[in-house]
Amino acid sequence: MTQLSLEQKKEMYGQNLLEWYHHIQRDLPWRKNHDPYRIWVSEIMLQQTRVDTVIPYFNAFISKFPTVKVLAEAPEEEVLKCWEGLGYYSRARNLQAGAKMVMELHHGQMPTTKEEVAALKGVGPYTCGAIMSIAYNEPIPAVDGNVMRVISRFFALDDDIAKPSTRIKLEKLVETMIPQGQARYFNQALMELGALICTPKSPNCLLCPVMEHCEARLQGREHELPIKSKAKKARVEYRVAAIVEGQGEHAGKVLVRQRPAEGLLAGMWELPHVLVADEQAAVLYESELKEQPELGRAIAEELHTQHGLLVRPRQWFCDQDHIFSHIRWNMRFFIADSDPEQLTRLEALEFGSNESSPLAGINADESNLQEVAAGLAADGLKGTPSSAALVAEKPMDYTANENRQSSKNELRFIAQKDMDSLPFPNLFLKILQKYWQSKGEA
DNA sequence: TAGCCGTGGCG
DNA sequence: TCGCCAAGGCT
Repeated sequence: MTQLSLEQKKEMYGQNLLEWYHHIQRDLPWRKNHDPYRIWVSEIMLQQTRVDTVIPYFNAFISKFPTVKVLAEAPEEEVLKCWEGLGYYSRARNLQAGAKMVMELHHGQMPTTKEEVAALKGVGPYTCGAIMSIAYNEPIPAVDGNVMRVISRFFALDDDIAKPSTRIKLEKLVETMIPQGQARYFNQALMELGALICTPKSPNCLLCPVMEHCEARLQGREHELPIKSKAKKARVEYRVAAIVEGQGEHAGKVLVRQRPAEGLLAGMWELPHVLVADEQAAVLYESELKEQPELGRAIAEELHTQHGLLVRPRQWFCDQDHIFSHIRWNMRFFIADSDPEQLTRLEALEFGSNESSPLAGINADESNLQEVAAGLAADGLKGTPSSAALVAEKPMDYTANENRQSSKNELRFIAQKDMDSLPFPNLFLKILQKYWQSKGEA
């Protein structure tokens, strides 16, 4: 067993890794050429996202937005639509903001210096290094999760790779490892090694091009490195949503709304829903009875106070869990009837009596949900919503969305075909597909 | 620094 | 079912 110096190890590492990479590298759409725009788009899409997932999105995106200019001038909703289902939607918004920066600051030509690239919206240390090295072959490290794992194992480093300071340290180390003139392939090879061989769970050391001098393997620690502190568990939220069916001119359509321009799922469309206080939700959700009147009342009240709409929850539709990185949504969906007159709370007050309200005269024998609707109408007349205690969330400012065309269209009745143009997060995509399918069968 | 920000696959 | 993980960045 030969002992190599640190410099000899680095030298050997580069040679073996590059030879291996040229032999096994995958044929990926963004490796067709070194067009910096394509590299940029691919690197943004690949953030926290698997290669197999990205491939079809990348091809569709490049077809629709083949140049920086086309992307910069596109409506944001079209960009989000192309990102639908990929997640982390601020990436798409930042990418387009970056494209606009390229148009304004660089005459539509992709910047070529490290500082200019790093200044683009949504481009951090990793993505900057990836673009500079892959597109321009500049010797700048691109340290992602793969590289941190691969390098931590090779040198048997005990640093916690969840800490930002560790990434800085590894960047300095990797920078000294880049073979002369080979930055483009070396950086990609490091990531390829992490993706194909030096995997998190069960590294395939026998196929590794640098196994002879990998300290983790020599010490039998390849399964315990790298060190990574655990992520916090996602908090649980119980939510009630409504599929409000339109009537009259909106017959056959469903009520959707656009989320605010900031925060979770920014700018995306959704079915209206509201957070339910934990204590109550625990009891109500565990009941055998799906159609809990209190839950129907909660979403009806939300639509009333938030959007001035009166709706009548009619029946339970389905329950659906959805897990984000940091939140778990336990959702219950109700089908609801919309009021044909689009009666507002204010107008309800002006009617002055139950008899003149479209929600009056409901046959209380039909279901307890209709009692809810009747109760809501009565609340409207009294001006004291009795289900307010259920709703555990401050109203979101849906009027603050800069993408809206007017102050009144945060809500919209849409037909199934309208979903082709509006971006929805996967959760609501699934529910709406299930809903349209149920209508088709009925 | 730590929390926010999606989604799907896998053991 | 559960936890971890995947070519991170922003605040």
